[in-house]
Order: sequence, then structure tokens, then C-alpha cells
Amino acid sequence: MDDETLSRILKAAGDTTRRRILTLLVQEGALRVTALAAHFDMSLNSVSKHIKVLEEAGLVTRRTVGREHFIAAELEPLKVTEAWFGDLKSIWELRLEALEELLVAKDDDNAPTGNARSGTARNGTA
Amino acid sequence: MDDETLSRILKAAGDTTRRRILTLLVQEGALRVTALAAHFDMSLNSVSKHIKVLEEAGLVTRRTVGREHFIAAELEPLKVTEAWFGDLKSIWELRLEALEELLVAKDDDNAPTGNARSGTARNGTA
DNA sequence: AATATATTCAACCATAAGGGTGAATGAATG
DNA sequence: CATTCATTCACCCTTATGGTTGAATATATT
Repeated sequence: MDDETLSRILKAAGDTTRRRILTLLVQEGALRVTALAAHFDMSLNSVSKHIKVLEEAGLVTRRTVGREHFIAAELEPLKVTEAWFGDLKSIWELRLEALEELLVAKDDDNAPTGNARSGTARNGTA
Repeated sequence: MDDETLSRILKAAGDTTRRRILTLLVQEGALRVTALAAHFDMSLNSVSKHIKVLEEAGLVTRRTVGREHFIAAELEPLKVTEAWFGDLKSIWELRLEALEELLVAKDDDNAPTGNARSGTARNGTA
């Protein structure tokens, strides 16, 4: 997955209006631009621009039928993003496990202060 | 959870440099500002500012000891954010289930086109 | 053909974001 | 006490963002 893509997704999701749009689409299915705009105290144009941002991030797709544009949420980017956060958590937990092992191994040498979470790695704790 | 908070977290995570900082911290534990900056082709000042953004989003905490500031990743906001994406997926799946039920119920009336995913709700498909 | 509807495009404005530099602050060290 | 080191603060610049309005485009409707 492109790092640039992830940035676009997160930036798109970083705006309240856009998150609300996404939520609306997810719970109500595809909606027209006007229908979406009706939910917001904001010009239709602005909503249209927000949709464009979501579209460029791949969070939303557009199906044009006649003069009406139906906007639908896209599930895949959500998974990808969730995965990034999940990976980060995994690395974290792996490192914590390693730390704990170290502490347990040293247990008879010097009694550690406990609390592996604040007593961080080779750099952190003085 | 505050919506504003979520926005700050996602905006903070939306920048590549900041994601790299987070990753570094998660895999190496707490690091000094200078140590972090060494990884980037960018002024120390800029990195310092990125750290501040992460800090304001709660993604990172600072422990100052003497003249050195140790920056550590914070796990909790990651969970919250992951949860937001997860919730969205859940709503999505719930709605799809409901749609499938509808389709199955109508099965003898008129043979549907199948494909519940593109044939969206009451608004979408013409 | 004329008009109304749905949507985008273009230009504009204010403010935020991301980067840089130089000075200021605070702590260690000779 | 002067100096070096670690970091932030203040200011500047350029570009992006979120919002506005008015015009343009494309499709329906009468």
C-alpha cells in the first residue's frame, strides 16, 4: 500500500463533515449529492468538494445516472487504514513482550522498578 | 469520545513524517527529539513541530528530564481511532445483512439481479 | 425551444499547515 | 561564569484547506 494513499485517506477522514458524510453513506447506502448536502448547514458546493476529497481518497465512489450522481461508501480503504493502526499496536505489543522478557531474565541481578510501560527501552529511562 | 479529538488524531496521523515518527517510537521506545530528528531530512525545528502536533493529538507524551525531552508513543488514541473505523465497518455489514434479507424475502416476486453490494438501498439503484 | 434541476468549475478569501531561519531559554559542563 | 548542548519560540514564506458566490455544463421536463 502506498504511503501517499494512506495519507490521503487519513486526511480525508480527518474532517468532521467528511466523516459524517461517510457515516451517512454507510448507514443509508448510496445518496445523491443534494441528499447528502441536505444534512449540512453549508452550501451544496462545499459538500460537493468534500465528496471530491473523499472520492480522491478512494473512500467513496460515484455512479452517475443522468444528471444525478450517486455517492457510495467504499469499504476497502477502511480496512487498509484500520490495518495500519493495528500493525502499529502489534509492533508495540511485540516490543513490550521483549522488554518483559529482558526484565524477567535480569530478575535476580537487580530488582527492577516494575512497570514496563513507563520504563521504556534502552533510550528512555535514565 | 470527542469528535474534535478524533479529528485531531486523524489529522496528526495524516502526515507521513508524523506516521514515521510514531512508528519509530513504537518500535524503539521513547526517543529524544534530536534522536528522532536524525531520521529525517528536515530541520530539527520542523521535527519538533511535528512532535508537538502528535502531542496535542495525544498520540505521544513527553517526559522532560533535564534538558532532554523523551517522547513516547501513546497506545490509547490508536485504539479509539481503530474503533471508529471498525464501527463504520460494522454499520456497513449490518445494513448489508438487512438488504440481503429484503432481497431473499422478495425472491419469488421478481428475480433480483443478485449482487447486493452494487444494488444499493432505497435511494441508489434506479 | 425554453426552462428548471443537478452538479461541477472557477475565482476568491481567510486561515491553517508544513517547511525554513535566527534568537531565546534552560540545563549541563569546562 | 562562560560555553556548549537540547529544545522551543517567534517570524517568514509558500501551499493547501474549507468555505463562499456566480457562472458553466448537462440532463429532464414542459
